[in-house]
Amino acid sequence: MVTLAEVAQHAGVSASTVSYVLSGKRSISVSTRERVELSIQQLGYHPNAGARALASSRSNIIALMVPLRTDMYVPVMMEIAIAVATTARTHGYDVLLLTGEEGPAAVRRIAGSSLADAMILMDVELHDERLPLLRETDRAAVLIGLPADADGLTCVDLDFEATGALCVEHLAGLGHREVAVIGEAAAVYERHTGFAERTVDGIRAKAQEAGVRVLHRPCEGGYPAMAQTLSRIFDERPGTTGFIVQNESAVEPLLNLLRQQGRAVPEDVSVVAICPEQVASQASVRLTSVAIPAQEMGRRSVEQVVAKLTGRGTDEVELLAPELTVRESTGPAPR
Amino acid sequence: MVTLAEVAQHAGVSASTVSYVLSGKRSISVSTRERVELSIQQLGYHPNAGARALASSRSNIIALMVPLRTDMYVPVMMEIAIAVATTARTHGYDVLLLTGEEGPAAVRRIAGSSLADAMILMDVELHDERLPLLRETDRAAVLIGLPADADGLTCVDLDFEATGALCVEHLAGLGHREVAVIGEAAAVYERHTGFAERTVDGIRAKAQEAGVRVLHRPCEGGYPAMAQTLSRIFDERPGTTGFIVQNESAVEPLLNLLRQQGRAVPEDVSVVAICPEQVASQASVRLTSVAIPAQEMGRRSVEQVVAKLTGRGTDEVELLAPELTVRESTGPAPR
DNA sequence: TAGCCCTGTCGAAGCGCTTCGACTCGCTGA
DNA sequence: TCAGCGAGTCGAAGCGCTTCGACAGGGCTA
Repeated sequence: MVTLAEVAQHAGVSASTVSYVLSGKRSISVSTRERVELSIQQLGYHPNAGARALASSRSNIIALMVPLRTDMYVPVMMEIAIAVATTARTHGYDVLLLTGEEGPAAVRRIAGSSLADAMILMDVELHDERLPLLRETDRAAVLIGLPADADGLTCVDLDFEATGALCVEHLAGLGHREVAVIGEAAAVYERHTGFAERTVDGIRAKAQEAGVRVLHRPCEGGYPAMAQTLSRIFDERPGTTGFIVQNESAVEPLLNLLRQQGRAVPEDVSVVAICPEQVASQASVRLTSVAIPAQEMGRRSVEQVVAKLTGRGTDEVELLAPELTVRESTGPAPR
Repeated sequence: MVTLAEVAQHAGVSASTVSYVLSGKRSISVSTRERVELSIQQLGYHPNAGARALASSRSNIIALMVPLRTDMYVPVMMEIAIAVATTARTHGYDVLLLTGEEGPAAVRRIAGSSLADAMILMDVELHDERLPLLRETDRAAVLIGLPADADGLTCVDLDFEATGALCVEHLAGLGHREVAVIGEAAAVYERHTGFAERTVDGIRAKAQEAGVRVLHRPCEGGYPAMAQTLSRIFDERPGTTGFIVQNESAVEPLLNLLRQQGRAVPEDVSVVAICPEQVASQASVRLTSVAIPAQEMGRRSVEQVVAKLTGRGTDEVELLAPELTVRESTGPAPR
């Protein structure tokens, strides 16, 4: 491995000069800079990450805690993770992938060992165990998601309350008066995952305002679960004409089951989905939907974290405004 | 931050003794060990990762290069990534997430900076640009996937040739003589991604042996693409009674379209899928399938890499044997 | 022309850890 | 009885980098 000292010798300057060329923290004459850069090129020098971290006490690594549960909402998670990784690179950071398995201990470990300069947490619960630790530590952190108490924390998320409201507004505007909400798996609500509960809150609030009756049912993905959930819904509320679905893996089963039951979309029932753009546009009926801006969330969270690390950051909650795209799964309520 | 020296002082021993307690590389008396461990506890000591990496020239980090393309078989990737991360932790390693964006340069950067002790590469192409660099470097590496020339490399993958063969064997055994293969998106073949091509090879070889006619068509996921692909297939081969699908996002569209055309599964046509277990069992028809053992692949790749790092490793190709699970989407060919 | 500041460079002191002798015991075996 | 050994501990020398203070020289201002 080539070292700084070797580069310095090759270029005929001192080690500190090479360091300053690299960091730009002191002015260097053009001729010296060029000579050093040439030596770096020729020798194929790469600064040693460990030494750099030790000397500067900054590792240029951002830790990303993803949920362990592979059952849940996986494509969105992956999209966020990749957006985080690529955005981080453009700011000179690498990303350390932590799974939820370690739990809150991971926060302690990473902060204690100075392995990462900052952390981004996904899958935030309303009363997340990791938050107290996060507040204690001096490490920069950003949540993707919104806990019950966001005080002193920086959060990035889709505005799920507004999302829920938007869906209801759209259906109400089309004359629907009985709406069913197909939610995430029950476990998601049991963990009090922020986004799921907030969506339902937004739906209920707007429904009350608009005079719409709402029935909310959690649902595991897949056919069997969806079939059961659907038949219960129609038992309880035969007059249901609108659906809001917030579970990717329930979307296609729902559409198929409605079809099998002879209910036409959107003539008999309307469906609004809260899901990634791709799912909505590639479903068997092109879905009216509110997109989950996974990439944007990943990108913004990194930008927030980098701002904090460079001292420009503030603690604030950034909620991305939802956008509803009308496609072919919603129409006027039947008479 | 608490340092080794502080722990040493607190416990009344020298720094090196604390270090040996931590690493276990020299024998330590029970009483000293306990005293040191107590101090570590009380002070909440965590070794500084950078200092450790610098002194020992091992970072205890494994780099994982995932493909950038978010469009492509994403859930499998995520599952592998999570399996890699959790398995790595059980061996004392953390995982650095690299996207394909940087390309081969990432290999150079990581190796040069000693940021990671080893690398795991996903989404391997038959003639992958990263391989020459990998062979040059002394870093341990494992591929998830199989390039054309695996000489001197360690690879872990599902045996996709055997997978293809297994699918054909199953259909042939049921009397099917005209089989269509719905493949991955054309771009996947253009990049000469190992697994996609190997599957087709395996299919063709076994088909020839079994006297089965095969028509292979790449297919983007989603309804529009699948509809077009399907109509072309029946135009060209009206007698097609068997399908092999290797594209998660084509599965559900295919089933729906067949249904719409009045072709019953499995009475009129049989469908075998190559996809994650979950997709197969939750589809609208429970699918006969060969599972993609994502977790297993992630786990094995880490174990291989750890073996290499501890000197027990060998260069070898480990192909996981495919298993076909018969469910409700395949049956005897119609007369 | 003296004094000052600015630019560009260097030397040296760490950062916190690992690891290699080296040293001290108390034992064992000849 | 004493060399020799293993167990247990310590001190010191780095690992490769960043960064601080110092300093030389040139161009200003006064």
